[in-house]
Amino acid sequence: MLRFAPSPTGDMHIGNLRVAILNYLVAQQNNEQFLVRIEDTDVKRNIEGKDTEIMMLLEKFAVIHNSVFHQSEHLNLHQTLALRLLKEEKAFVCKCTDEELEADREEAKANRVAYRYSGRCQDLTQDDYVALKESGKPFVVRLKKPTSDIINHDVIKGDISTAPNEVDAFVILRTDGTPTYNFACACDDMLSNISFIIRGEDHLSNTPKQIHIKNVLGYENETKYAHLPIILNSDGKKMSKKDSASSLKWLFEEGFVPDAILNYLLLLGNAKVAPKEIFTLPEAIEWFDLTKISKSPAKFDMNKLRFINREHLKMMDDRQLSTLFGFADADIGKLAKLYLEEASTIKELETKILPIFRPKDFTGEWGEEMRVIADLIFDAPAFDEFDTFKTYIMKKSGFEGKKFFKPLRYLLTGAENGPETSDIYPLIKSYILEVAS
RNA sequence: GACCCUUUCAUCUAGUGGCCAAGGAUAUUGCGUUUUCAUCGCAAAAACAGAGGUUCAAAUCCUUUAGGGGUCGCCA
Repeated sequence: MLRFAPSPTGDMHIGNLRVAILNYLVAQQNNEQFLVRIEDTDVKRNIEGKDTEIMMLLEKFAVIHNSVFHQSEHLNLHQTLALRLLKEEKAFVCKCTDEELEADREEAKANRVAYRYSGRCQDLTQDDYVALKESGKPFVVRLKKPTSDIINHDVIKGDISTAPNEVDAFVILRTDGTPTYNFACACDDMLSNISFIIRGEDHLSNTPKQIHIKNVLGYENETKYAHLPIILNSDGKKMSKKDSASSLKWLFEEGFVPDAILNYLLLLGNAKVAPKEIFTLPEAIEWFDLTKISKSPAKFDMNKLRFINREHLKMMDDRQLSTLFGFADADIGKLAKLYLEEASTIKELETKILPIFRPKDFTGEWGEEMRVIADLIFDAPAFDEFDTFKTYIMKKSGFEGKKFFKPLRYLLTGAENGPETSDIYPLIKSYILEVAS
C-alpha cells in the first residue's frame, strides 16, 4: 500500500504533486493500492475546501486513488495508542511549561549545542498521569528516546543511521489531546500497512522518529522509504510559495497543460532510464525507476518546461486543442499547432489565434492595400486552394511581391509575422469573411 | 551552531576503474533553407569544485578542504 498524505493548509504546489505522482506510479508498477490521507490534525491551519481542491487536482493529472480519508477521523485511535504507550512506560507525561522549555532552548543556543529535551519529566509515571488529569493542569505526552540507533534504508539516499539523542524525546500528544504530526503519521502508516513511503527530502529527519514510533508500538512489517531531492528555484533555494512557478494554479494560468507538467516533474532528477524526454504517465509506468533518481536537489528550469509543454501541445488532439480557444473545430487546432513554432503555452497561443478573428486595423502602413484585398475577398467566390485564391487576388488587385504578401498576411492574421500564409489559409478559409475584415 | 544529505557544461542529466582528450537534451551563438518572424537542417561554444592519495590506469575508490541544500516546534 502506497499513500499520498497532503495537509489541507495551503495551495498544492509542484513538490506535493511530484510526490503524489510518484507514489501513484510506484503503486501501479507494483500492483499495489494507492491511498490518499488528508492530514488535518492542525485544526487552526486547516483551510476550508482545500481537501476537495487537492482531490480535484489529482484527478486533473489522472492520479487515481483507491481510497481517501481524513486523518482527524482517527483521533480516538491515536489517543488510544498514545495511552497504551504511556501505560507501557514507553512514553511519559510532561508538564514542562513553555517558559521552562524556552529557557532550555536559550541555554542550548548560548552554549552552542543542539537543543534536546531536558528529561525533566521523563520519570513521571502512570500515577502522575492520573493525578495530572484530575488536577486539570496542562500536560503533553512525550515518547521516550530509543535505546539504540535507528536505521532507515532509503532507496534513494541509502542507509541512514540516527543516534537516540537525535531522535530525542519528542511530543506525541499535545495539551489538547490531539496527536502531533509524526505520531499521527506513523500510526496511520502502520494502521494502513503502508509498505513504501515516498516523500520529500524535508521529511528525512522525521523518518527515524516515525520508525521509532512504529517500533515501540510493536509494528514488525518493514517499511521502505524514498526521500526525493527537493526542487530549487533559479536562485538555488528551496521552492516556496514566493516562487510563482511552484504554484499549479499559476502554471495553469500561464497556459501549461497537466501532461506537460507531469512529464517535466518526472524528468527532473531522472534522465537516466527515460528512453525519451517526452512521455505520458502510462508510458512512464512502464520504465520509470525510482531508485535511479538523482540524490542532489534539482533546479526548476522554466525553459525546459516550456519545451516540454510545446511538445505535448503538438501531440494534443486537434479538436480538443481548439476548445481551449473557444472553438470546436479540428482546423483551428491545426492552426494553433502552426503557431507552436513561436509559442509554447496556451496563453501565448491565444495571443496569436484570437487576433486572427478580431477586426483588423486598416490605418497602418499597408491599410490601403488591405482595404482593396478585403473588398476583393468579399466579392470573390470560395477558393479551396491557397494557390488559386492567391492568383485570383493578385490578378484582380494588381499587387505583387511584398506589396501583396505583407497586407495579405496582416489582413488574415492581424500580425506582421507568422507561419506561412499558404499553410494558414486552408485552415481559416471557412471563416474568411469574418477574418478578412 | 548541531545533525543529516549532496557536488559532471548556464540548466536537467549520461557515466559504477580502461570503450571518456566526458555523451544527450533544453537554452545560447553561427551557417543553410524560408518573398516575413520563426520552425527545420547542419555546426559551434560549454562541465568532472580544489588538494592529496590508492592504481599500470580515476569523473568513477579513499582522505581532506570548499561550496550548495535540508532539518533542528505542542507545523505538516
